[in-house]
Amino acid sequence: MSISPTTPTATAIAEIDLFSGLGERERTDLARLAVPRSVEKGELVFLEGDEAEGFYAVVEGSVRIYKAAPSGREHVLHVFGPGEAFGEVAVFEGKRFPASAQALTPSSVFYFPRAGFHRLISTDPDLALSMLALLSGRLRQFVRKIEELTLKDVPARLAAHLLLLRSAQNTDTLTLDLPKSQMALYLGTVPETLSRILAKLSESGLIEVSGKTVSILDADRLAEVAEEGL
Amino acid sequence: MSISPTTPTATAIAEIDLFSGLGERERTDLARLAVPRSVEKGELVFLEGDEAEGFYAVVEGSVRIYKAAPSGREHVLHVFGPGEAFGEVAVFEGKRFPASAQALTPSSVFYFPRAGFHRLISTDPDLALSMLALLSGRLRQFVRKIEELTLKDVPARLAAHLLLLRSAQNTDTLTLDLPKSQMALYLGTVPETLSRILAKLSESGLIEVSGKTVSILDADRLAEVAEEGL
DNA sequence: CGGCTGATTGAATCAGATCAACTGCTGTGG
DNA sequence: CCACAGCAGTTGATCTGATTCAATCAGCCG
Repeated sequence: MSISPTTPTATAIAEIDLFSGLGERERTDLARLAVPRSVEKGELVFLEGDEAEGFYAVVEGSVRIYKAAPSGREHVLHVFGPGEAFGEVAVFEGKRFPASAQALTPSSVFYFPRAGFHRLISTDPDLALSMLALLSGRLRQFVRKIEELTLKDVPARLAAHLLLLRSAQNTDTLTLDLPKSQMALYLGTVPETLSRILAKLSESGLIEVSGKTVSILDADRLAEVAEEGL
Repeated sequence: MSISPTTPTATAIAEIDLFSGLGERERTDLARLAVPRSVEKGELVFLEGDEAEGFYAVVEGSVRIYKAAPSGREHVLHVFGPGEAFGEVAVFEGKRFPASAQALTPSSVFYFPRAGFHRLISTDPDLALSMLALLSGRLRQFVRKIEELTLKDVPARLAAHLLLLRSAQNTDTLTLDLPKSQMALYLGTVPETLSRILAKLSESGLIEVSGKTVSILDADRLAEVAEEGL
């Protein structure tokens, strides 16, 4: 990971969702703190168990957060794109990263060192509130994820995910940002199973798959699958 | 749920982990805010989807947080005992509860209304920091839980859980605080499976089970099971 | 002594993982 | 420009951990 020549500006900071609500002064402070870095595709940003000296935010590209089992299997916890922060739990825990982070594409990120950020936050209730909102949102996501993983079968998880993409991309013709193999890991399964279920949903006329494009043909029935499984 | 006659005191507030690090003044403010309630065994504190007007802390007894699937299956996300706060995400999200809460035993709790607490926190960086630490810890727990649920089989999850109880209770002769059926839900499985695996671990001489008491006979091999499954 | 609730055991079944083979596709170098 | 390496995705056959259904059992309490 190399230090990029660009100097972070208050404007760049505003692009980070977490900080977009803050005032000019705070953003300037943060810009002074932020260290820009660029990472190649496949490069590790940090590894599970690494001492957490600070957290990151994606400026460009995408980064996946994943856990690896001794067996070699992996589970993708998150995929973060531009504007999203990751590794922030480290700042308050002062412990080690509980998962690993790896760039999926050539990316650039900001790094916020623990000590400096902690100093800012301990004097600025607005910034603290903003972090609280972030963590709360993450917590909520995890609750939903645990629910899905334990209470629902793979077709339901896939259907739910497709519907989520639909509302995010605001169209019935989805473009998968992630390779299918990564998507399988995210859904807590393996590529073979994902492939079969995509095929099954196609046969049933709920969706149409063509490479990285998935068209939702019958959103209602897809919603049923997401609820009750298939 | 009935209003208990006791008036919350700053001392009672100090018993809540989340607030134990705070100063006298903050605790007095919180005491003024807190509404004591008592709940019977089996009574619902709140239901998934309820408007979240505030959060709770357990004073006495225990409360489980769980998600229910349309199929009727449930998954226990947490069990909270005295001193622990729950439902706090609601305070920052201002949305609905993502899961339900039910008393496992006759319990008493404090209720902290959203508006008042939000006011306190937005002016007090220490309190905010304390909340940040809480949420970070929760997040970390969830990451571990997701890892276990997706990457490990039931024996591994059970073994990990027993080892966790061991370090919490600081003895090799564990007392299960939860009925086995609830423990099964917490481990993301069903009572039958839990029963079988406990039996298997007993046969192999790793543990000894007798009612609500589980003795760990071979912690090393149990740790292996937790890592690699069986 | 019933009768309820939790726990256990057995048998059948199934969703999903694994293993293995095969099909593209894409880029690279001779 | 073609060949071939390499990787993502698909498909088929098989295996197995875990759930489900059902019956039985153990405690505990009124």
